[in-house]
Amino acid sequence: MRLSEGVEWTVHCCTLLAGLPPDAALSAKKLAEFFDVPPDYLAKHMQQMSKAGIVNTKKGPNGGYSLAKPARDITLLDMVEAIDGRVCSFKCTEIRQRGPSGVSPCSYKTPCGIARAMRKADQVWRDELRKTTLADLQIIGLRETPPEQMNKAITWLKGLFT
Amino acid sequence: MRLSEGVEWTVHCCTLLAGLPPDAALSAKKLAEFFDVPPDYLAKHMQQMSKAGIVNTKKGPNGGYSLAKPARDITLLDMVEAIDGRVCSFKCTEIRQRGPSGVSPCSYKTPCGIARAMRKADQVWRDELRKTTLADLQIIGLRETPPEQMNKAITWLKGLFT
DNA sequence: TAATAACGGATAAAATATATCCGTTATTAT
DNA sequence: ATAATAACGGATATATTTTATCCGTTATTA
Ligand code: SF4
Ligand code: SF4
Repeated sequence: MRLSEGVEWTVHCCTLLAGLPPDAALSAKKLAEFFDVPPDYLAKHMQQMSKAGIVNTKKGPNGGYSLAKPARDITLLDMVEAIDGRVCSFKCTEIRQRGPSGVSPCSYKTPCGIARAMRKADQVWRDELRKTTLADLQIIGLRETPPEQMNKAITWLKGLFT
Repeated sequence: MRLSEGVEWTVHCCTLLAGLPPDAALSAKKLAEFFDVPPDYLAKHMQQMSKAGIVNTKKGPNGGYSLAKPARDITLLDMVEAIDGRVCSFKCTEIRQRGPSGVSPCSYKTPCGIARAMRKADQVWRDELRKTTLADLQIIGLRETPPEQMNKAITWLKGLFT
């Protein structure tokens, strides 16, 4: 019951992209360098973000990833689901149909109470994640990032776009 | 991001135990037979339920598992946490401390906005699971289980306690 | 006293998550 | 034009976690 590491990586990448000047893009390689994570693996994750319509991509020199829409239109749920999918965390294997009391599958028209409660909980989890947007995270980041780190990051970014 | 199968198994086991006559117990072997799951593995899970204080155990012939408290005092969350633990599904690896913009760890006193939003979502998920009790599941089961299956189950159980 | 059953520890097997590699295509700076 | 860059997809490889089994011990009871 754990979200993949890729979620943390890509959400961080998006907050970084959100702070970039318009038209600027960052390659998977550069993003990986910034966060010190495996470049090839991060690239795979960013491709999922691309398929989910969260980021745009541009091939060739000076290409890379940029946000596909305004930060306030990208929710935390969007990013989580792009990496970890949309299936409910509870997987029902229909064990009620097995064993000495099992009856024919067609007797079960609806998921049982257990599955329903689990799905409801999954739903409120997703609803909560939908409440936070990338813009929110960006604002929190701007407010809470230590000045020293902010300077370092700006310096590093400037070195790229010159 | 998936709950272990053990959750489905043990919740089902608890609903079965909830329907048993007082003082009756069912062994892991019998429970496994009823649900057609691997006996040894289910036994491991039931031991976790025991450690969590959800079921009582009795050794020796006619021993086995029984509920440790009234069904209405056992929540779905209790059972989920007994098997899958209490740690938040989002694991923060503190990548903000790494890479060219990283600064000393002591600069970060609080978890960032991403981690906070994730934990909040995890919290509402658990809160929702806490709303459903084993008694609720039992009632739903009694109402929705096909009569044919109910009869089979009762017959099977009767065969054990004679 | 023999059978039963929980318990804990040690593996073993299977499945999934993490990570790397490579060839292809598109793009751009030179 | 050409060389370098970068996303993309597919094919692995490696590590970790989940699932499953096995065994010796202790407690209980018929
Ligand atoms: S009874 Fe509910 S949880 Fe159990 S197998 Fe059926 S749908 Fe799944
Ligand atoms: S910034 Fe937040 S999510 Fe990222 S590593 Fe730090 S606490 Fe974790």
